[in-house]
Amino acid sequence: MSYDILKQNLKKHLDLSNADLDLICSYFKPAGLKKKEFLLTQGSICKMEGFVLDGCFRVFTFDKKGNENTLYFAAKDWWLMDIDSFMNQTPSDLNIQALEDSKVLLIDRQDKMALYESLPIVEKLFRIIFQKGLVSWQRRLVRNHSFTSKERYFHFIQTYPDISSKLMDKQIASYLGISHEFLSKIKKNIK
Amino acid sequence: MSYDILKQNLKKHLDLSNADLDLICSYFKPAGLKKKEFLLTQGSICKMEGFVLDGCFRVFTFDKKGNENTLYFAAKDWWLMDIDSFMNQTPSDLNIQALEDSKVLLIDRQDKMALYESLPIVEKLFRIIFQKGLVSWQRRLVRNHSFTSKERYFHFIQTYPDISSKLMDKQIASYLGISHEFLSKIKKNIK
DNA sequence: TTCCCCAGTTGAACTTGTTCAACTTTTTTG
DNA sequence: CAAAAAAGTTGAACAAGTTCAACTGGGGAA
Repeated sequence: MSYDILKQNLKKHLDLSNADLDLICSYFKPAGLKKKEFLLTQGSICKMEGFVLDGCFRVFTFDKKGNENTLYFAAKDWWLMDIDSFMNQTPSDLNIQALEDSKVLLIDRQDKMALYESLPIVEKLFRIIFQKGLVSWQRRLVRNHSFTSKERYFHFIQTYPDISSKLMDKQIASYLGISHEFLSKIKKNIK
Repeated sequence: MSYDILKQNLKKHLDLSNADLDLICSYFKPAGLKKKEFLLTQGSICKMEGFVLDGCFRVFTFDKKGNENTLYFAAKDWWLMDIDSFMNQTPSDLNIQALEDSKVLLIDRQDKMALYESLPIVEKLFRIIFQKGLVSWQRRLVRNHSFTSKERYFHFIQTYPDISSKLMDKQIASYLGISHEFLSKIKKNIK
């Protein structure tokens, strides 16, 4: 059953009863995306929050200079969202694109709100999820400041071997915040 | 009454009754810190989560190379915490130091947990606070990747004129992720 | 299968930012 | 107030990273 991955994910954060897990899952609808298809494009309003069952996504933004900037990748067992656009129904700064044929569970804003209302423990659940997320964004910023590009590259491929093996160097470079040419030179330097 | 600043802050995030606000406030204890005093030092366990009433703090970490890395500054109306160390009672990576004589409201872990228990709406409140926090950390990362140092400097002093005017250039540089010599050159270049 | 496109590589010139050291200015403290 | 310490400035040499352009090679689509 595909909801098991979601249930396992939720249980990592908080001890939930089976009844609660079932109720939470009932709000999420399965969907499939083809390679290169977008779940969200910059400028539009984020309708859906997602959880990845299979495949891989890239969350990125185009800055003023037209450069792509990758915020994160989301493979199996990762959450996928533009919190800001989803919660406030404002135009999104982000693009979310499938890097391969993928399966997700989606919940729209109305259902997310209904879920918060109907099951207060979900507030705690997402309080914890966002709390952990915040910590990892803080850590990433510190790494960006204190590590060299080479160190960041190794940290990334060692921390996420499963994800990084699916990615093109161009995409990894845009995650690390360096040009793909320079990443190529980093890799050459190693050998 | 000093709790008013906290109440105003909480109301920005969520519409709370006066009774709820009073109950929340009752868990927070006022404290004062002298300039240069530490609320938390790297390696120790974070006992307290704080809300700044007056003064200014710097949250920073020493990396492996011994360089200081500033995560953020917290002046009046800002939250002050090492979420990771506070929640998991693990040794902290962060230092929190008063940059001037300051006043804060503090809550310890036991009371925070008790507050979550006794008033479920506090879960929603911090779900929203952390959610917003996460968004601003994401945005900061994108700025770090897409802005030049000069642009980041201007963004910072324009976004936080009140805070940046209190800071030494050395501290601003460590927030921006550049050397203080280079910041000096950026400023020279402007004139 | 062929063609073409796109990812990746490489080099050269350039820009951005660092490091170190010397110096000036401001702040702290005895 | 004087001395010392810390903050800021500047220059020169260096390292890190970008940009542009040319080339290589592999995978997907017709």
